Amino acid sequence: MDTGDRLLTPGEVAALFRVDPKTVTRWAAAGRIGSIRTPGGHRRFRESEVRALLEGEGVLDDLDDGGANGRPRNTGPSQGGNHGPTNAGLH
Amino acid sequence: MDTGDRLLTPGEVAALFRVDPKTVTRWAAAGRIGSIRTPGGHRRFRESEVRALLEGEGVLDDLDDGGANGRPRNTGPSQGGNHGPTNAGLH
DNA sequence: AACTAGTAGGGTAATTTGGGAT
DNA sequence: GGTGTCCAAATTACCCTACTAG
Repeated sequence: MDTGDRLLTPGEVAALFRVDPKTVTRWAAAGRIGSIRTPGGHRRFRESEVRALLEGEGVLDDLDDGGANGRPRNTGPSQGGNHGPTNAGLH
Repeated sequence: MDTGDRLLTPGEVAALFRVDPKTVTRWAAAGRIGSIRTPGGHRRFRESEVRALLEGEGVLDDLDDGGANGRPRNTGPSQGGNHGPTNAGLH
């Protein structure tokens, strides 16, 4: 029943987008991407939302592969985890 | 409608927040989240409280109701378990 | 009484945060 | 306007062993 939205850390999202974790934080601060804060203040991002952002625009980018990252790549169809208006105002 | 009065173990809460069980324990020790201790010293957390924390952001709110008294949003902690502003203004 | 799994406690490295400057 | 790097601080992740829960 769960859409299977795992939560990703800023570092994970940054690796997916090939940007700095700081940039991901800026996106969250600007409201361009939904973010969940832990009681400690750290941010967590929804896997489904990040996925939609990555595959939605069509600007496919090679995924990270430089470090020792044990993240299985889901080459298959999306898990259909779109669950909400992830779109914020674009400019 | 079920607010979920179930008690969650540190491991469960950790999985929900994508953090380490130790981190959840630290939250309880810091008073950032309500915790119930078992006679043996282990901690248990209320599902309703954790759920409320997970809903953190929520910049979106459809105010389209226009008179239709829709369904109650699950943002109702109500349970007596709220000890105050969960969000602590950090530095 | 025995067992496995999870949790508590302390300690140290890695990550994340926030602002400012380039 | 947006992104990458600098700093200091906090928070979090993983190491260990001992105890509790079922």
